[in-house]
Amino acid sequence: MARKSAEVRREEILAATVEEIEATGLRTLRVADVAERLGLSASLVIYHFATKEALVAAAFDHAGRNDLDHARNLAAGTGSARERLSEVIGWYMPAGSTRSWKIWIDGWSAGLFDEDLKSTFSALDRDWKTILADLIVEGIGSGEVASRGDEAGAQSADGFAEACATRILAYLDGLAVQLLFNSDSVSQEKLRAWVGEFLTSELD
Amino acid sequence: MARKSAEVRREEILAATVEEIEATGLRTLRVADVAERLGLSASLVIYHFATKEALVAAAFDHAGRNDLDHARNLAAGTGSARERLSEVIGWYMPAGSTRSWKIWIDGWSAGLFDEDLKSTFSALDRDWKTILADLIVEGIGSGEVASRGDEAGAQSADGFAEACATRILAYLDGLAVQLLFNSDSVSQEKLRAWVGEFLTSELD
DNA sequence: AATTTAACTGAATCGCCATTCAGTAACGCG
DNA sequence: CGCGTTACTGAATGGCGATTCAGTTAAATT
Repeated sequence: MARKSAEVRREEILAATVEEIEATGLRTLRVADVAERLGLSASLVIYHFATKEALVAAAFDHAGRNDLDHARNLAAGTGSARERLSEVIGWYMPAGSTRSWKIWIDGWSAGLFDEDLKSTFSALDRDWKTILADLIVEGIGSGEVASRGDEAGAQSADGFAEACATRILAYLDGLAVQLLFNSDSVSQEKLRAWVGEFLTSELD
Repeated sequence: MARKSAEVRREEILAATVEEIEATGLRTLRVADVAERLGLSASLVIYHFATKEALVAAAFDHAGRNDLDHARNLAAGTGSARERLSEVIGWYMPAGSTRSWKIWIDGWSAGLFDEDLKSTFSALDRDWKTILADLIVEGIGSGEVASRGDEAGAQSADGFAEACATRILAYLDGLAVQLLFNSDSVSQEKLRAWVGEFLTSELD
């Protein structure tokens, strides 16, 4: 039974945990299932993470950081600020990405009554906003994006970009929920078109 | 120990269940807590609902129907279609309403892996869309609302209204999530203003 | 090679909580 | 008033699943 260093094993377990949550939900998550997914004993999972609660918290953080890293790569790529913005948003979008939406909805619900998880999600959300807002500011600088300076409470381009990022993420989150519960009324193409229109009305 | 008819008691229990979910979340819901809230025995709750699962399903349906009834009243009120639309949306909005958002996020997460709950939520969502879409169609008829007929896949006013309702609800859902996790970046006034702008760009 | 360290396991333990059950008493109805 | 129905209870039961623990063995260290 090939032994691994704690660090490597922890990563494996976190990945397996995320997969398990993705597959069957937080509600029915058992540490024995996570272990079985890797052919390990449940005790080992607890050996590495002390409690199930800590495991779950670490797993969400892990998944969130991974997604953010990917997004940061896209944001640092070549192309105009507006193009990179579209790419990042395309990655966040609830369509055609490997980014899994189920776990986040599950996570939100757990975060409602768990302060630790809640702050994890707040932090992830802030990071997403920062990525978007930076690109928007860059776009304003290069003239690709028209800052609607008339907005109440947004004196600066930074303020506008931040608010704009918040609205975009909110819309994407909401569309994800629609997609999960009413895939009848929201096809992937419609979704893509709607997001495009929303971005136009926000940025152009 | 004042007895009540099954119907009355069931209503009480459903209300208490909703309150309990609202207060501490689905994850930690115990039937004993619901019972205690009413000064009853846990057995009685099971007597009336057979299983905890059935209780939860009934409670979500109950809460959803209540909200919808209220919304239908607003939609049937006096005033222009556009005004009534605003009222209905104001009621759905995650700000200042008694409508509780926490339970819906909890519900979404449970619905992800429970087909019964999922269809309950789909049905509720469809009803909300119908209310909004009807008002939009009415508004188009009276000229208060400008139908963007250029939309792909929306040949008729009905198609436009339906899609429009979907987008509005998505945006509201997403803003609710933002409000719950980042109340720093989303005040109630901002939220109200943003929704107003969104409606303008969708309808005017 | 011997010894220490650290990953790892299987078999208990242990608490929690939905559900069951056998019985009690309030209400309606003749 | 008696009698059946039905709301209601408290004390078991039973299963599930996280966590513990005493030990086992693979790697690292010397």
